[in-house]
Amino acid sequence: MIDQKNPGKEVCVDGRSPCPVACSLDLLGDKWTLLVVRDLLLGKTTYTEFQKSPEGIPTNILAERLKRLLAAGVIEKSRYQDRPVRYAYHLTKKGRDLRPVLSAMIDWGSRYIPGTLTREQIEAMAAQLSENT
Amino acid sequence: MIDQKNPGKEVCVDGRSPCPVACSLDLLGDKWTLLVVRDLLLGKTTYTEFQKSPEGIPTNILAERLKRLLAAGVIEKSRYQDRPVRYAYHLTKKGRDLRPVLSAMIDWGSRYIPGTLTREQIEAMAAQLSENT
DNA sequence: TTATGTAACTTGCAATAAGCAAGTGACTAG
DNA sequence: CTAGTCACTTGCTTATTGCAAGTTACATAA
Repeated sequence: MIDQKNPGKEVCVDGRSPCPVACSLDLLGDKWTLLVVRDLLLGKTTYTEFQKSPEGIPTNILAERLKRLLAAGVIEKSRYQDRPVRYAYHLTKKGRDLRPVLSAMIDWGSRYIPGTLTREQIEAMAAQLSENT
Repeated sequence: MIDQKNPGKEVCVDGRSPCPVACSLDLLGDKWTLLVVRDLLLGKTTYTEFQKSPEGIPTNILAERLKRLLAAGVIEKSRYQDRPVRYAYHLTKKGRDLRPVLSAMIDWGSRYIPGTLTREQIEAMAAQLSENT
């Protein structure tokens, strides 16, 4: 995603500005993308697991977001089984490094939006998910 | 934005789930909202200043986002001058507490999106903006 | 005093994206 | 050979974006 032809004036391709926030939002700025990243950080790996999350992401949108994250190098896809074919998605380093963003959102949301789970409750759920592996 | 009628089952109104990330994204999950917050953190206060930002937010979208942030208690609006009428927007504590989210995005974006400004360059710009006050 | 300009929006409309339901293809288990 | 699961794709309706132009209130310059 680099402007290879303009080494002097490198701006992220399709970037609205040289602002890292604006360019991050070009990839992550919607209601679903960061929820997929959240699920991956919680240890979920398959298409069906993402679909089962309580927010109920529409299947066509999930497919499109996975493609975008793949193209951006945030996740990688592997066939972990043939017959029947099964795929697993995992975060790359670039993807794992989004954890501070999600973390800050958890802190803010749990503090200011009543009825949302706290970091502690979420970490307990994450621990439970890891158990079932 | 609290479900006042269901004290036992408080979930953020219109929240897709009790997840603080999901509910935060209901408010902030688009390409523009966090850019307005960014501008406010940089010290910008007026409608016209937001419009002048390099990303070029469409004016109808700016107006709608300001209304939403106002309704959510993230910002407040004040008439700082009559004849001619002029308005200033400022972050509330709830809004200022979004700084860690933006901060994490700056770190991630400047690291992984080539051509974007670093935190240091942005802080230099912010200092320059404060000067002109 | 008409003319131009600025701030803060609003309105109308075409284009893009989201959301829903249903369908597909590969394979498996009964 | 029927039903079921996984990982998607397709079609279509509705909602949101983005662009241009218009509006209201005032202010300044000619």
